[in-house]
Amino acid sequence: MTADKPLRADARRNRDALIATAREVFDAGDFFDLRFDDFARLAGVGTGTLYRHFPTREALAEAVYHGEVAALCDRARRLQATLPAAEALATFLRGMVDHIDAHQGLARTLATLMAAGSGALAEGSRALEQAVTDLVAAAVKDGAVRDDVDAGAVMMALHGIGAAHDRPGWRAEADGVITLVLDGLRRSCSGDSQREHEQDSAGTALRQLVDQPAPLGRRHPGRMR
Amino acid sequence: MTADKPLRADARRNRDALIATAREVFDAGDFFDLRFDDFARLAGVGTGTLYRHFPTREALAEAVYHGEVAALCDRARRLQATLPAAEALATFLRGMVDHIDAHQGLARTLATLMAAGSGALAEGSRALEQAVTDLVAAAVKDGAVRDDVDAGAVMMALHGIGAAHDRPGWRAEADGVITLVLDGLRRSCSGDSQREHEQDSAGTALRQLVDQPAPLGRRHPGRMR
DNA sequence: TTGACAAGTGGAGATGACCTCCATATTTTG
DNA sequence: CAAAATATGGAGGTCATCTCCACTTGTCAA
Repeated sequence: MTADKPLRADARRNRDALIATAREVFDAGDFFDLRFDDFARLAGVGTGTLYRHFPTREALAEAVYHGEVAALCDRARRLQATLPAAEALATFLRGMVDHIDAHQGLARTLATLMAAGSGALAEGSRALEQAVTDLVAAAVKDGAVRDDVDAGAVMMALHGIGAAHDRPGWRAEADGVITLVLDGLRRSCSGDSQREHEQDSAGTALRQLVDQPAPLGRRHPGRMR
Repeated sequence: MTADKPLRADARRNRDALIATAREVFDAGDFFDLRFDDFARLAGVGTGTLYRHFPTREALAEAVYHGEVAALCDRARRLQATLPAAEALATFLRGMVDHIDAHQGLARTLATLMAAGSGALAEGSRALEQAVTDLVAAAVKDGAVRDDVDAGAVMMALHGIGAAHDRPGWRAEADGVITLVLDGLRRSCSGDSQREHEQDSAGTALRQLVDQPAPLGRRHPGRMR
């Protein structure tokens, strides 16, 4: 998939500089407030170079996200190898809150891009999701955790934690979410468990608002505000 | 707070048209893809009028969101008046998933703006949050729900559900989150409950990444992508 | 009704961010 | 070293955003 092409020395250097700068801007939380041209200058490269390496903001975010995810997955694997399944899961989730707390800007940036429906990040998330799925699966196998709730639900909860980072009592609430999830996952206490749910099937279809059929190909060179 | 100023008839009509159009675009999920000028034309008003009524995209979103929240709060109150506390809470949360499901575009748009840190929406959310807080508080009073987790945690989980609407198995996972939250909230089965959390001072992955404090003057008349 | 003032309108145009293009520079290869 | 391959960067075109003001529309007292 990631067909590594031998990048020229100079190119590699510039690329790395861009990613490094991106990481800084991410963590500072200014990712969306910074003009892209200025971003290039900040990294010490020309505009053209920036656009050649990363044609879009998302592409740049993806590159940063990739490293981030790799570290987290490593951590998950280490935990899974050294702790009982249920404990590994709990420790990982608690640690996620710590991590997000320590990288607020990055979390918010990623959450924004995710919510906006960026496909590029979805691929990056897959690895993280797999790690969580593995942790949950192991705990299920141990019998410590129910098997009728998908691991994706845990991902969703994490997503909510990362997205709501500007709430006043964030830390306490984030810990609360993890507590609820962990307690909710415990096998023993399932009362009515999952309720069967018939689809409302509410007709969405409020399409066809604009006369012109979306001048495709063209993007949106500017954004309001 | 909302000092109602007597709006002229014409102005009110235009304003309503704008909000109505906004709601349609929201639900279609095209809110960010539509040029603002075109949006004005779509609503049948001039650009100036649009900007006078809603100086920013967020302001427009806020107006739509307001009506949405009002309806949801009404629902919460009705449930609370007719059902036992615990059941009211459960029904409301399940219903929220239905609602989000039926208004995907709106949910995604709001989630995007929220994650981006829009302050305008935060105010609108307050009402919704109050409703959830009330539902939880009533359930706690009944003894059906634990009292050591803040209602804000439930809001966070809901936020995660709304923000992740493009996931393949969204519906099942959303229901899963609610199930976990509800089961996690049950008083009976608290094992170790909330774990005291001492900060991992060993400094695992807390790198200091930012050397310089963002030297550039910011400003965002346009946006990339 | 009518006149006069207040309130609101809308769209032309300035602004400036995004992105492309290509003459030039750098690295690699033969 | 020469030539080919690869990469650079920044000047400038394009187009969405937002302002501004001459004009229209609504309101109200007489």
